[in-house]
Amino acid sequence: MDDCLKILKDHKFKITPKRKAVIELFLTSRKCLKPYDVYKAVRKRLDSLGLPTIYRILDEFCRIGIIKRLQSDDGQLVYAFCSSQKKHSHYFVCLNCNKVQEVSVCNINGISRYIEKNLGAKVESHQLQLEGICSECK
Amino acid sequence: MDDCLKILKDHKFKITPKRKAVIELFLTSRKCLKPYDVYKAVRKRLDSLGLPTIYRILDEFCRIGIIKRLQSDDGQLVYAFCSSQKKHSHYFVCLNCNKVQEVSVCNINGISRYIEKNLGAKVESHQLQLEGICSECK
DNA sequence: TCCATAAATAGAAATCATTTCTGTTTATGG
DNA sequence: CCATAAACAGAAATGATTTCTATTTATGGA
Repeated sequence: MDDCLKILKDHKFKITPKRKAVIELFLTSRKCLKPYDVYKAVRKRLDSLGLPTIYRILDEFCRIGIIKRLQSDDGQLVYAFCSSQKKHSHYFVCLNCNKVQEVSVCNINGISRYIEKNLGAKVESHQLQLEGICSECK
Repeated sequence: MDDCLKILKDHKFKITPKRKAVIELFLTSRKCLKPYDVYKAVRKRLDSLGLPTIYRILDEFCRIGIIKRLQSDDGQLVYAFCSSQKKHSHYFVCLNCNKVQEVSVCNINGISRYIEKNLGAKVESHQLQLEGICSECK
């Protein structure tokens, strides 16, 4: 949590109850959440809350790297806590409980080299999303 | 093109001018396209066309594997021609021209094994999206 | 601690992507 | 050709996301 607050401060964002509540939610749930999911969960703990606020906070958090926007099947925006850098992310999403776990190991370099060699392209970033069933859901 | 028409027939879909035009577009452009992009492009060549038709066709084509829904930064639906199977896809997207190229090489097995061993999870599918600048745009 | 100020917010309203619905048209097998 | 189910256009509805405006609040400095 403190790490996240530090990121906020570093980017001159104010520490507000809404922002703290959103961080708290992501830290404790560790799941892929849609904006409305976040809204519902956070609204329970606060007296007033607007959905646009959630959209704005999620967008800000994405920009400064507190959370990450992930691929969703249905095209809706989906976010998850993610400590890794922007240019290089691997995460495992449980198809059952929606929990997201980051994967630190990376052997993408081989693929990047392959692409740079065979397609003649320059690889700037990559995102690997693995899906399956997590240990708890098995 | 014939491959795609065969897929349509195999799935009992009718070969209509709209569907052919959409296939044609994806085959020739090879780019990530949003539904409205497809609509604009296809409308030029046909006398009448409704946007819902495009949405339906894109959805059908996705289901039968002619195209694939890719990750877009802004959460909008984005599609590209993709011959690979559903469970296993790697593509390189040019950040400049938006062209999509499939990458056949795969060394994800190592990561999958890592996940299955360390997270105790079962990996069902994965999607690797690499981004950068393609040879033509360099 | 208090104050000034810019940032953050709620709530209403607008926008825009996507889907649904209905009546008409069309591809296709017989 | 014809019958039929599938495909379609166009209008309308839906629902996610964004914009706008007036109000509230966090924060750095007195």
